[in-house]
Amino acid sequence: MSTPAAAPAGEPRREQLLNAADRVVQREGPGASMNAIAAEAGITKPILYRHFGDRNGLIGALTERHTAGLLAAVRAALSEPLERRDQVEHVIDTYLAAIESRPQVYRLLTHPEPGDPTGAGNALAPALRQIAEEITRAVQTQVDLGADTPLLSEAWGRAITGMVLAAGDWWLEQKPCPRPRMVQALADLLWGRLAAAAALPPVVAPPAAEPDAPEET
Amino acid sequence: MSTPAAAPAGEPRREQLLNAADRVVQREGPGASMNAIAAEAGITKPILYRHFGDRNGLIGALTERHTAGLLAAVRAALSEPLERRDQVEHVIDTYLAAIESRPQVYRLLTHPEPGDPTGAGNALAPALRQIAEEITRAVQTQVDLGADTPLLSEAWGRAITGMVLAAGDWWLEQKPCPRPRMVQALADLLWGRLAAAAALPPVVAPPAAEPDAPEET
DNA sequence: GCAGGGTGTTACCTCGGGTAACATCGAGGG
DNA sequence: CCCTCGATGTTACCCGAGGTAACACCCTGC
Repeated sequence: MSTPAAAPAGEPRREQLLNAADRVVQREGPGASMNAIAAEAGITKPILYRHFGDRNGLIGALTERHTAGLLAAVRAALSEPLERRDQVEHVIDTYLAAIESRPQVYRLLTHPEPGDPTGAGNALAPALRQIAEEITRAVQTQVDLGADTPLLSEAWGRAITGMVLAAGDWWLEQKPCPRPRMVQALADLLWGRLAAAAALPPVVAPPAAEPDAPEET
Repeated sequence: MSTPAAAPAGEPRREQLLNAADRVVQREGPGASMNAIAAEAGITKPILYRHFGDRNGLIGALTERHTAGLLAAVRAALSEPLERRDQVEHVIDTYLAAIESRPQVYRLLTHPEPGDPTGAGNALAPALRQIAEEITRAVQTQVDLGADTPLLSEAWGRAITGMVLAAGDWWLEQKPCPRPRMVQALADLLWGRLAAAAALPPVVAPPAAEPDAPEET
């Protein structure tokens, strides 16, 4: 139609394919086959490969779409001028809200196919690596950690990301509590509530009259 | 030989196959093919399938072996009568030491093949789920969290596991610091150092005389 | 009218998980 | 002594999924 030369403002066909892929992933989860995606789009495999090169290309493109939204939301949450505790809660809540709204899609973002023996075995998918980097940057610019800043901000970026990932995954599956409470629980952990809580009395020596077989292993 | 009836004290053949699989995984990482493992054992595929059913069975058996050691180490660290901070550091150090000693094997433990659409998309591999459960139990029995205990202990078990997993993976790849320092960094995070640290002054409006192109995105 | 690029197809290759069917060998038991 | 049984082993195959080659179509624009 009006597309005069190269690609003025977006390629609708490619978008259309991504939409189809999106639908399939939403329905079948990651690991959906290329055949399935092609079928959903009403076409056959080679077209997909022409557009995206290989499966990684497709998944990558699909991922990038959603990553953009998630990353933007997290970034926004990270740069809001809130009290630190409120900010942390806001960031966690943003992430949990995202994975709650479209679980399959965010599973795709967060649990990539491992078949990538090139680099190494990153625990964090690209999308999460970017989030970790955002957190790192936020810590660097907002928190005074003295000479430890470079190391701690990087380590903590990964650590916090992994923490929220694992806890979020569990929460998503079990839904043991409403979201705000989960946010509280995680923020509490970061706020040293584990460190500060009182100790329970150690289990006293078992009553002498009950010879429970003590498992050793 | 002396094996009179069924399986007196262990089937050496099966062990042998697992040893071969271990070697291959150690060399090629997870995702090693069944053919490769069979070849390493000097046999062919069907034998592997007779012994282990399918790939999951093999990997599962292989995993269980190493899991036992890691889990026992973590459990031991969790039940030592240390000051809480020392205990947490000890547990983290135990985990990091393990992944450091045989990275490929522990990658196998910690980054399972995802092709498991049955249950759901657990972020944590079985071995790590078990560790998370140990942490949960330890928190439940050692820390007084009042009425929040059931939720917090479970959530924190997953959260801490995920945190150490992600941070450990990064550390293993980058080796940005010696292990004890990494342990410190993670324990500090759990001890609320992020929460307690002073704030850096917010970035003041850029000096008017320097029109640096402000990236918006 | 014809060149060229995007869209589409069928048919094929490769590789990895998984299986069927057949061969072998040593240990008992009639 | 032979024969069965169970474990070990093999070759040869099936299937599904990623990936590719070669060919067909249609529309645009010189």
